Amino acid sequence: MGVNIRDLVKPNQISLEELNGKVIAIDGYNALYQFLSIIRQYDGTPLIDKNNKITSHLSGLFYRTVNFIENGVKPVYVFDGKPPSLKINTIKTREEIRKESQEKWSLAVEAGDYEEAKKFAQASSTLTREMVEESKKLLKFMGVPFIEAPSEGEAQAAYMNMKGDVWACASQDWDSLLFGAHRLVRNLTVSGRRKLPGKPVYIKVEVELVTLEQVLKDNNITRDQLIDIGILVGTDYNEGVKGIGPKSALNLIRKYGSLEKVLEGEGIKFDQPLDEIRILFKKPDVTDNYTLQWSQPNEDQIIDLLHNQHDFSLDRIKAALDRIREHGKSKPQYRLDQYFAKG
DNA sequence: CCAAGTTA
DNA sequence: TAACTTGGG
Repeated sequence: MGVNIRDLVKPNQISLEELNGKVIAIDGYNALYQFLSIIRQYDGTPLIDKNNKITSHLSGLFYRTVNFIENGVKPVYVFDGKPPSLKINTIKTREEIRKESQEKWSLAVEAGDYEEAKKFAQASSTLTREMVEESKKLLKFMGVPFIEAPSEGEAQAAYMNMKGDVWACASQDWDSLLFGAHRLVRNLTVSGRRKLPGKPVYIKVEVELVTLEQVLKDNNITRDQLIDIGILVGTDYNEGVKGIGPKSALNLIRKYGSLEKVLEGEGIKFDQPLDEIRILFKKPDVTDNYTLQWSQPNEDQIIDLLHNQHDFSLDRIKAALDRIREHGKSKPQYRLDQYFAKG
């Protein structure tokens, strides 16, 4: 998934409250995929309605977005358009992994190994066009803006960040930084708890903020060089050089200055369209044709979609909608009460 | 993942 | 009231 430059980044912990009033561009596909993959039962089965339609993505999207609004965060979801042709290999590989995982999931359930089952169920997650469409419908009903990117959603989000239309981009992938996003927010959740991959162990996960400026400064590199490091390690558009991870990629780029010189100096064969890959990060296909506007949710439409069509509990939906309605009134009051209570 | 109930 | 468990659809 994306480019692995985790080792080059020192994230700063922030609280959800620090994002109060901020516009955050959320990688819609990334978020929905996360919900679909994680919101599952003990044996890996996702949440489903009475028509056997998967609803995990709607559950995650609804409750999390309510929490954002309640906390004064202004989300805008950015969805992928047509993927660049260089991405087809990545897409095919992902599809194969999904298919294999689906079989392994069934086998694990038969064997009664639910831990394995859940693991493979998550890896088998497929976000359908229908799921994306009904997610957009829900956002529309909630009065939350979303944008359909011409190509990569992360590129569009980064572009909006560069323009200053959004304060930060939110995604679990690092690609945003290569696309030029100034700020990347990771682990943008409320509960602050996450399962460790593989093991049924929960750890505290804080919201993290990474700035491009800090990454470049800490590693003493330019954005062009960061992109070159990404290409060395591997991106969605190219295979990385075998045996080179983020640390050695950084050292090589710092030693030689650019990717061409690294390849020449180290005698590495790299038969992929280098400049074409770079352009996908530097000059991606994006649009200025969007407007950001947040409006009051249409409660009847939300109830019809989630309750009537997908069996969500009416009480839970109403409780969530109450929290949206009360946001701005009760929230500051609550904080004052807390303050005075402490004296 | 999040909400809500239960527990220490 | 924070920590933990379970159900959600």
